[in-house]
Amino acid sequence: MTVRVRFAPSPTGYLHIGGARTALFNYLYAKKNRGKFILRIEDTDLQRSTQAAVDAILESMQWLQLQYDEGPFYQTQRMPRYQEVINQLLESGHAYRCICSKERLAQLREQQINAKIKPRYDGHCREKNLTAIEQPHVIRFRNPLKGELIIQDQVYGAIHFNNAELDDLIIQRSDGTPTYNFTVVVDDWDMQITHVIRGDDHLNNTPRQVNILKALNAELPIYAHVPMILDEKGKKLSKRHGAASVMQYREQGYLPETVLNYLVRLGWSHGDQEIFSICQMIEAFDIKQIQKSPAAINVDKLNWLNQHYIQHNPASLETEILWHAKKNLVDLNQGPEVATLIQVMGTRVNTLEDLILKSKYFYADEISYDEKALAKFVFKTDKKVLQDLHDDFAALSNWQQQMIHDVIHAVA
RNA sequence: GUCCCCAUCGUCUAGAGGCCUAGGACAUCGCCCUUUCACGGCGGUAACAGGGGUUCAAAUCCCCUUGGGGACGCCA
Repeated sequence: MTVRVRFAPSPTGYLHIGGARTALFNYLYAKKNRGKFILRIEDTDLQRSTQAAVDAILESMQWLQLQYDEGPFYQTQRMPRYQEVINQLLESGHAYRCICSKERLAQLREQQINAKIKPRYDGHCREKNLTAIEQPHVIRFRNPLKGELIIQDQVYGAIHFNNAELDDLIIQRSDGTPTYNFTVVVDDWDMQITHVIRGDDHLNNTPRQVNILKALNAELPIYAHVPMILDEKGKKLSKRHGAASVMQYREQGYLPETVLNYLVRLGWSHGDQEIFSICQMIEAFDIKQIQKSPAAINVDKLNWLNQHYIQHNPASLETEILWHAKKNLVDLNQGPEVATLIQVMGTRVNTLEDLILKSKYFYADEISYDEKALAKFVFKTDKKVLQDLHDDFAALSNWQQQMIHDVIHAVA
């Protein structure tokens, strides 16, 4: 059986670093097993999904070179299929219509929270057997009331859930659109996904999805939930975090090779190896080696890795340098060649943004000073030294490396 | 609150009952190299959350405690 995995982001914002890692793990697993990597856009939330977000996700994946074999598939284009499956579930008795008002639900919820029990639907309409009705209603999945469910997770091992803990989730809203937990199931089933590798925030959704899959007589995929990524302080990555989005890393001057290498080592390892080319990652990747606990981002290590890659000539280096030069209005044709620039500055910077900013004067005659800094740090004696240096340089007939060095040495 | 999950240096991690005096990497500290800034080389500090078991032997298996995270929507 061919391995088929998917990355299924919802387009409600940029691709964040945790999502990128999930995509990477899926990609690596597919490549390792000569399988297919599928991209699916989960855009059933019409209110929050935007085309701009889709574009941002695609752009990030492109930058990271995580090519997908199939897709992107959009859930909004599969509505007839969802409707079909819902009808099927309704007919087989695995789903039912519910006319509970949002008010009643809110009230119920409040009562349950006050009573310190888990908020969930009480099954008010479960046995009403409502047939085709005109009044507004949702459709709920009839979850088994009893029994235990064991998920054999590839990273966490066996996880036990009690059906009694689960409630009858809504699979179709009153406006007729299907909900996430349902569309995921139908899509994974239709797309013949063999392995579901996703963030562990979905761990608790898994038993619900498995129950729906069972009601459909569908074959279950193998699940692997990967722990989330935390910020430097060990807290959840927030939108406000400096570099939650993949493209922010580009802005800051990191190479895609760096980001990929950094991400793969976050929550996964292969002995003592730190540096991985994409080929080596594919070769070495193993879901079973994924860590169970969440990992905190460490910018120092990211910087170290980036410097390593800057000095080791990865495929993207030239492109990225040009990108940062353009962004900072530096014309690389007006000075040393890029190879020379890397040679000279590569060991002195951690990011490409820094590289360009610190190399501006190689490419422009205009040199500007920060007057305040000048006044603060350059004293009269310094000025004399600089003046001497200037005079000796001016007197230099042979403008060559060794001569220049000698002048500096002499003045110093 | 209820359910699910997790727990090795500051951080990422190695560790599949004896190879552990707990290894590597980043960071940090010291020395060397260098009349700058770096790179590089060598060395140091630094961890099995706590308590009970099981076993001849536990970082590793079991239980409890503590701490952390996730889920509990007509969001995904």
